[in-house]
Amino acid sequence: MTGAERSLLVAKAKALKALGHPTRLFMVEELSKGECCVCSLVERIDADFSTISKHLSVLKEAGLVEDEKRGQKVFYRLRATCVTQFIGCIETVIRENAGIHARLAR
Amino acid sequence: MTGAERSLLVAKAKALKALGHPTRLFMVEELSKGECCVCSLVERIDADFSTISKHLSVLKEAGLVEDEKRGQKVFYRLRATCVTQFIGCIETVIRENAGIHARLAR
DNA sequence: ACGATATATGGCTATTTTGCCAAATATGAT
DNA sequence: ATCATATTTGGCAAAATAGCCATATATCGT
Repeated sequence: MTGAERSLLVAKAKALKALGHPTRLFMVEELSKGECCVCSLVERIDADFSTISKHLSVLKEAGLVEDEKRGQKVFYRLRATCVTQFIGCIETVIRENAGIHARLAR
Repeated sequence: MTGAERSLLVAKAKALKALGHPTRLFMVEELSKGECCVCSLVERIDADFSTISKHLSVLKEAGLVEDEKRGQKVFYRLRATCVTQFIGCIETVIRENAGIHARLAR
């Protein structure tokens, strides 16, 4: 594997890892409906606002979202709409596993 | 969010998290070319075989791969071919980030 | 039965991740 | 200027993860 291939692999893994947390995945799903400010996510998620802010920075570092400050608020939006599609793919996989769903949710 | 929605979210995050490691992502990419035995992956990956075995069990627990023992060997294969597609999606996202690629690979 | 091969698992340590609190920063309102 | 609101960042402790070694287990060949 070349250095460039390795870098790409690591970057892809980083993006997938960023999606691999229930709270961050939820955020991405919410953002897929349209941009929103941090404060709006704080209302929808039961966690400290500092925790939410850190989760957003993980998504940003992974290249999945971008932010824009407008006034006091910072708005986040998905950089990659295809992310929504592959979350759907994962969902299909999970649902196909219906029989062992309980185990997977553990 | 209902309990079922929450379970689905957690299961999806678990699958994405499983993909969020360079070695496991590489394994999945290799498996997308066709099933193969653990011993074959051991040859392609520079890590202890016990480490490789554990990574495979993570993928299996997440519902992404299935295994079948044939003789001494255990063969693994992708349960979800769509996984390949969304890895392509992620790759597109990463490549779009070309300008900040170096930062993402860190 | 015995030794070799293939894989999984237990145990351990080092590293990373999470999530809360407190503090810092920036913007808007009065 | 002062204060409230919105967000980020530093710091810390608990929990989870990664990876190696040693060990256990199963299968094959002799």
